[in-house]
Amino acid sequence: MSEEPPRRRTIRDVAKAAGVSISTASNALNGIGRTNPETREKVRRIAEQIGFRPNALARSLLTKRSHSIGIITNDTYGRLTLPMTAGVSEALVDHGVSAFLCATNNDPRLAQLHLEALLDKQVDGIIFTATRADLTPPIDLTRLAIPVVYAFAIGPPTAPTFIPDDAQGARLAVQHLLDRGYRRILHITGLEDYLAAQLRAETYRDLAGAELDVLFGEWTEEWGHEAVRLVMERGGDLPEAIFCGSDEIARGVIDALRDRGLKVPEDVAVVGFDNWRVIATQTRPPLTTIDMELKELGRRAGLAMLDLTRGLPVEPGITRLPCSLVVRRSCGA
Amino acid sequence: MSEEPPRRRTIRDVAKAAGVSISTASNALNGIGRTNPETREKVRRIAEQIGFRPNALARSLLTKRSHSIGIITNDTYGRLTLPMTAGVSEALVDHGVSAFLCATNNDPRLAQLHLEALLDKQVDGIIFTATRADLTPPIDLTRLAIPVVYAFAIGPPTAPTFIPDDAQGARLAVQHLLDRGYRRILHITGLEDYLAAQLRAETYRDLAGAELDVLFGEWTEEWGHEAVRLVMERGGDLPEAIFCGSDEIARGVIDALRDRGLKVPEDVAVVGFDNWRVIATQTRPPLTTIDMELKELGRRAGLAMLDLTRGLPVEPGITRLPCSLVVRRSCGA
DNA sequence: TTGAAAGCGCTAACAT
DNA sequence: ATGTTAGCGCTTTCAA
Repeated sequence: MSEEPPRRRTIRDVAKAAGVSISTASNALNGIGRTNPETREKVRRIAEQIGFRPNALARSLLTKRSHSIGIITNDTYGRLTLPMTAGVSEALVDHGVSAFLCATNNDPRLAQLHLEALLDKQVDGIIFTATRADLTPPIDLTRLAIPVVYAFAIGPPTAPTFIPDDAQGARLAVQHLLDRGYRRILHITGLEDYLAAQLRAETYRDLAGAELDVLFGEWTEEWGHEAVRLVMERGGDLPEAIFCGSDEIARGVIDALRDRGLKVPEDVAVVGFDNWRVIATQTRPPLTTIDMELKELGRRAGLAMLDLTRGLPVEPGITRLPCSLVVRRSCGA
Repeated sequence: MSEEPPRRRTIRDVAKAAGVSISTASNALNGIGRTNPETREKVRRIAEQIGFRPNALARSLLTKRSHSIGIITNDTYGRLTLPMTAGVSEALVDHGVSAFLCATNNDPRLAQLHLEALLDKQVDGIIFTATRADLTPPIDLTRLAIPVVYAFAIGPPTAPTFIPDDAQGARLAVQHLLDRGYRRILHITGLEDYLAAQLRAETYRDLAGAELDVLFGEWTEEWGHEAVRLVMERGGDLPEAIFCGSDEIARGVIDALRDRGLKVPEDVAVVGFDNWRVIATQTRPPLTTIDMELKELGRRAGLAMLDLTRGLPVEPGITRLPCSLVVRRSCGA
């Protein structure tokens, strides 16, 4: 019983079967140079028949383009990274480009290891992605010979960077509330040192009235509960609506309101931020919220990468991509 | 201003700088064959100095090993895939192996496209991953010339397959309840046609008593609410504890119990399944639950892949990996 | 229009 | 112990 290794077909096999030279076969297959239409068809037909698929490694060695890129992420959870990665792939797969995914767990050693593996494999570029936009990468990506694109992470001014438009997202939320006649709007959000929290809060103040409260806290349900408690305790008029900095906070807020016998949206309307399905669809009532369109963000980053690897010009600097409003029952449905 | 392309150093550069032949340089660098310790050190030092990194593509072309694998997933959400992928990478990165991540969105066309790109790039193997163990891949992976490993998905009997041990996980949960003296235990779970639901339910019946109820429904919070309503309506003794088939269901159950003035765990203890952080840590009280150890599962799949690509024997068939119990306040903390 | 030949960067016989 | 040589599978001059 000898194991017969099912050797892959090479261009040599095609050439021989077609009775032409290797270079002619190559020309025919790639539609490059002058080739007799008949031989071209013949070569292609035979290639198809014997199931020839070019060895991308060999090709890359010569063309200096590996048709692969690396995605480096510090997200261990997946909620942000996977939709984005799916978007990146979506943009690339039709061009035969594949993406290595490297989870660094924010460990510099691991990140370095991954980076080296990527560079050795001659990736055409790297997309860096984080769970928080204003966070420094665990490794220095600024001196690479290949293009680097940042997605949901802020890079150097020279690098194309794609981030959700937090201000526009907040505007969408607040405007939605205003449009429905809500006036006394409260903003309960996460940690003040998050750039995203600041941007959303600023927009909120601009739109809803500068004198209004912003309650900074944690990005948790618990903080949502706590914040409602604080508001109730200090007395005075209840807010008509609450714009929450995240769906988790919104969930806490909604639960806390219900605990106190307040109805959403009849007594207080609530809007969240993230459209994290497992939360937003399961609050009672389901949550009206802002979607950051992560997949589209990934797609845009992928397209930028594609252009860069082709030497096309790509606008450097930050591009903020629009969020969308998802209306459910907690406000306006 | 001429752009000087910063050409990467090749082994040729190293050889020249060290005054040896290319093959000696290669030997020295790879520590293969007989090499004079001195020249070896010299070559290595020089390689280090000029920042030489071998071109993995060239090497792969020769050795037929690309040191890259493909992960094909139908998960668009990331909750399962990302931890698993991180585990896979963790197992592989120290061996210089990187993983292409392909999100198929369950679209056969997309899956096929990705598969072709992977094969063209000569991946050493493929790991298939799904959001549900008993689901058929959107493409045929059984006739490939490279090894295929299934993780959180069931493959053909000939392929190594890694799945969480649902029965053991359920046993962990139920035993935890029994150990604490709870006797009338109810099982509220998801769709009956999920293999995982069946296995968990079976174990539950074996341990907690065959006459006991299993309420099959959806994998949602809503079903948790609904199930509690059903139980209350039909009257009779309340269960002392509820083992839920998922954290989402558990969350619904806990909320429904609280709505009815029942305290968890004082009146009814609750245990979930998944350890999905965003849910389990945020229920009130936080949820005692079963963790499927997805990262470890990925690591095991990665290690199996590693062995396979080295021609080492790997046990085919299903390997069920142990779950762990995470104790929080909803039971036993 | 086609083919011969060189070579991408590296490894691995084989000779020395 | 080291160097020479022959490729891996492909693209790309350059000659025919």
